[in-house]
Amino acid sequence: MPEETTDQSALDFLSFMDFAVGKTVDELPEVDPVSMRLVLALHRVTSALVYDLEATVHRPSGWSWPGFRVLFVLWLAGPCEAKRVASLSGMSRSAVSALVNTLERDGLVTRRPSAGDRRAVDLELTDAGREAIVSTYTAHNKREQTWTETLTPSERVVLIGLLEKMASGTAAREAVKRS
Amino acid sequence: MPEETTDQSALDFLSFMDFAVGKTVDELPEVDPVSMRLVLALHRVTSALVYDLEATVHRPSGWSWPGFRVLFVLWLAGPCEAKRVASLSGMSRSAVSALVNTLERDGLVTRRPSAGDRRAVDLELTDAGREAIVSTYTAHNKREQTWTETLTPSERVVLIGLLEKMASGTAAREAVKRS
DNA sequence: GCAGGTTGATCAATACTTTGATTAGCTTGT
DNA sequence: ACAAGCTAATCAAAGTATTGATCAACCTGC
Repeated sequence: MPEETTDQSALDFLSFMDFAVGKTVDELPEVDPVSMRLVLALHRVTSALVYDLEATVHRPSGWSWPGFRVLFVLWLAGPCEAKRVASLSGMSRSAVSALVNTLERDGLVTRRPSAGDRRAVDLELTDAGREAIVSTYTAHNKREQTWTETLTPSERVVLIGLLEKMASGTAAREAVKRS
Repeated sequence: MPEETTDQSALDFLSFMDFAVGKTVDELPEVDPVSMRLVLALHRVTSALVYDLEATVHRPSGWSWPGFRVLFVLWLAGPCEAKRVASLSGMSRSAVSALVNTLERDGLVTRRPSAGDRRAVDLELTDAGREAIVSTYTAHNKREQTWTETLTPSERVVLIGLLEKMASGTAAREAVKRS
């Protein structure tokens, strides 16, 4: 078992990426290897990070990262309309609505018809929600620090700069917006 | 309508991040603002990118990015066991299994009991699958290029380098692995 | 004032992912 | 040779996400 398995996993993610880029440019000459590699790397790092944070921090606490994001926005912005939570968290209104079902059931958030607009719903953290945010975010960030420590302090700054540049670039601005 | 909406979305993602980092370090002194910002930026860019690619390339073709990843691995590696597809694509075996249900139904992939191991299943692209991959990936990469063009050529290289460094760093290696 | 259009939230259907359980087949140690 | 354990795939249940439809409320213009 060791022999064959080793051979195969040697052609693992990193090396597989080289292979993938090579073969793809061979067969599809229009493909740009740099952007292919950039997006692959971005996607891979982020999914590994998200998965790790969910698995080590959020699921053990009994919540999810998406739920946490909603709580986090409410913690930062104070009680506010669902609509606003969606736009600040970058989620769709439907997603927030579905998520709040769970959060409300778990007693972390309360839903109340808005004063001004009778269509709208105001969301507010409960005490349990506030507590959850504080303790969870501390653990969350501790884990983020572990990931970040791989880079030198100046590399971190450079990386943040490049990501924020991409985030405010043309493609991002013209990108289809979530409903 | 313009007035108020503009005010609110001015406190949009970018500016909200500044506000979030500020308020959080105030209230939770243990939190490291750099890693907070790094992970937020990473997550935000990647979700916007993934969402945009799904919305502009994959959904219009009638498929999803995850499904596409499975096809892509099969295209690159040739017919192989489901297990191998999972490890090369970074997905769990369950996820591949579920995904192949859809792909098989749509006639893009065939499932066949493996020759050597009667538990295992061999996956293989159909002609339709091969065609789908080629045309879809060309469009996919065209869109990737649009995103990448925000950065200068040397910035792209730096970014790839930093992401790959993070991907092979300590945290990534010790990260919980998908089952 | 009221009709027509827009917007906020929710629901319905579908898809993808996760964990945990199940089934079946391989493998190892005695 | 056979029991015990491991591994491959799948299933089941729950959660999160999407689009598109629905319904109610707001707002605008006639």
